[in-house]
Amino acid sequence: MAISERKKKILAAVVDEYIQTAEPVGSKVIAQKAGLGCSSATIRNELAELVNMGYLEQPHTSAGRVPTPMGYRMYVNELMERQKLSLEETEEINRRLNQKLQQLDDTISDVSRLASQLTDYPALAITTFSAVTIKRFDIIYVDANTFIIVVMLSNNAVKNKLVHLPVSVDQSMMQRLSSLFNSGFTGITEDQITPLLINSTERAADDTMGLTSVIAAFAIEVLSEAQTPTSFVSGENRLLNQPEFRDPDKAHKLMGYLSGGGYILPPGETLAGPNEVRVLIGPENVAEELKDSSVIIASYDAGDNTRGIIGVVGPTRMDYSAVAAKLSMLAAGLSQRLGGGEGPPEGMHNKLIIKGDTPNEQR
Amino acid sequence: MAISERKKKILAAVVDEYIQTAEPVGSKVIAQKAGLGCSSATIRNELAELVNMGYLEQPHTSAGRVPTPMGYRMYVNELMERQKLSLEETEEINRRLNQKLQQLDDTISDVSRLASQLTDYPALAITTFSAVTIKRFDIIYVDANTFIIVVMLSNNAVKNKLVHLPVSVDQSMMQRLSSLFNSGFTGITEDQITPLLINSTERAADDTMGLTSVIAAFAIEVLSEAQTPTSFVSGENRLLNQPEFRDPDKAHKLMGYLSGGGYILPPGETLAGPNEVRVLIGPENVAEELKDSSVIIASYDAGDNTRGIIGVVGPTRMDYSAVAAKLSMLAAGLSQRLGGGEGPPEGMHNKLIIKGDTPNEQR
DNA sequence: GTTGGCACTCTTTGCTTTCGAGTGCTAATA
DNA sequence: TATTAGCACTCGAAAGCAAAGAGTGCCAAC
Repeated sequence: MAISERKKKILAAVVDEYIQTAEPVGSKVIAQKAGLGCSSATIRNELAELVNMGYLEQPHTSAGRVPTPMGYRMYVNELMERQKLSLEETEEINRRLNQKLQQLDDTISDVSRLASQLTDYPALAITTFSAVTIKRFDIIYVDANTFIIVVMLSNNAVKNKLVHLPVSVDQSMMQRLSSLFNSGFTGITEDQITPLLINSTERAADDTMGLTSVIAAFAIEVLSEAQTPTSFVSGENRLLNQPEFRDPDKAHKLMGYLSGGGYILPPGETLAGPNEVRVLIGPENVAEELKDSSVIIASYDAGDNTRGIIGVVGPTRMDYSAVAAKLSMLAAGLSQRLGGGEGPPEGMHNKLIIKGDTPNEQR
Repeated sequence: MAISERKKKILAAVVDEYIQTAEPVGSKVIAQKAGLGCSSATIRNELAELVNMGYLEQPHTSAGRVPTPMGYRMYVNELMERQKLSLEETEEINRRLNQKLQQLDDTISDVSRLASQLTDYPALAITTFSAVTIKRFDIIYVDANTFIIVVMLSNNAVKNKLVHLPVSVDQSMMQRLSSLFNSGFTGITEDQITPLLINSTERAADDTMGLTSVIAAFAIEVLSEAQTPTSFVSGENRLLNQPEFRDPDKAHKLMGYLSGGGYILPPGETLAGPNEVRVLIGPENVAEELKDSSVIIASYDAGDNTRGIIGVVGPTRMDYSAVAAKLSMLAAGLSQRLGGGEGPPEGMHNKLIIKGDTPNEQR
């Protein structure tokens, strides 16, 4: 059954109102606010049909209407106004992005904190890398018992480690090791660092003290760490702002899931591209703990196989429009600054694409 | 008025019981559990006196007794059993400390997470440094437009930064700068890096491209960052485990305070030394938000002016004994591993010192 | 100093009543 | 045929009330 124009307007009005008040909305309020010149009785008839169609539901017989996940989905896909950020908001985001953005690593926690502050919902940031290799290997000789390993990765992150030795090593050995590692261990992935490779390097360096394996272990550690998706959640406490989480058990369950690093995206799936915002409403989420929450995700591209996701979690009654706009802006800003070079984020909110989940996807 | 032995036993029993059940405890329960052979009527008389003395209070006339902050203080100072950790717990802590401890920096978040997991309360970790200087300065030439600055600090932390330049620089210039910085910028504190020093270095290096100031800026940034106390809170959500925080508003307020990085210790005060655990009960806390919570803090010494604090926040009805033992263990383990070298943590729990706050200290 | 006994207090719990918002339905109207 | 006014009905939330129970305080006896 097709949905009439008027029904759409009414549905939009219900969702808008409910997002604000968190109370079931009645026919009277809509008759006043929605501005279509008809009485509450007419609205009641329409509402009844919207319930039949599955877009709305009633908590109990004599209460107002509340959107179903399907109702929200319709709202997000077709009904809601694509919100444009005010100039101040745009500037605020840019200003804060500029403040602290050197290397991605330092940033992930900042990004999630920022997202949470901007939206006033709990937020999380995830980075994924693939096929990271070592670009450069340096060993800095500090004194006979101490040296610093500095490794530059293909994604331009630089890692270092200070090593103290119980024995003394002379400087020439260090140099030998440095150049051997620079030739043998660069441009390869983690699983290409075999015991065989380590052994031959050890022999070539004439290393009888096991230095080679220490350094190789660091190389492996750095690579594997760089490839492990890291995620960071902040602002869990903002969940308690929402009336639907006034029940401590509910809040606790979700917060536990979030800070335990539970996954958000259907495993294996990625976002299509930057500048796309994805909305997962209630039961569309795969994780049981998220079944009556909504998640809004945007992704950014930091170049060189490095992808990141920023997301926000809240009740299904979320301010989809505002949050989507902000996240999109933020993601675009990150893409731009972290080397993806996706064009200036100013125009962003005009081409905001919001993509829904295909409902009932199997996990 | 001196407090009799029997009163002490009764008080201890009340606190113990209340810590477990979170319910006001009545005379009957104590008569049974405390094991002093007298009837509930006798207990009642004693309880009435303990209320008069200020150690206990009644929520209302016909309810059991609940400890006052003063009662908890007495309990913590004199009454409670110094809990020894089981062998498994000791091993668990050591195991997890060994897992991931390279540099302090990576660790602070891990430490707080660990503390939270061990105690099942929200935990925070703070590090403070003082008078950090640069020990060593290296510049690694990557290509004509790229170099890596590596700085080793007096507290043995190593920091690096990747710099991309719009112009080309030859390798000899880099070497010149590296040795100039190594002689001029080491061993001095942040405020000794003056424009004068930067200027003279710039001239000495024959640097017309402003490289000197880029590098100097990094030096300043690193030093100031290393000296800024950093703190990290985890497990806020565990607050919701506690029945006293079932009121979402209360929980929200405290969680907001914690994740906002609110201060815990009276400003300016430090802990006397490692191996000391400090307990701040309810109103003994300076921050308004903590006035009806308790905080347990232990400090560790990472050598070279680097101090750290790990703390746990909970309701005044906290398991002081267990938490104190665990934190003490954890702090000792950290001290030992991070270079303070305070002796093996095995014996730790025997010499556990718990120090109270001097009540009514002015801020 | 200790104890059993008992009246008293005050919360908790469950039940009933009342109130009101919002509905669904019907009959009248444009 | 679509809209509207009117009205009875439903059901939850709030308020009021009585009974139950836990625990106390006090007194008189030991």
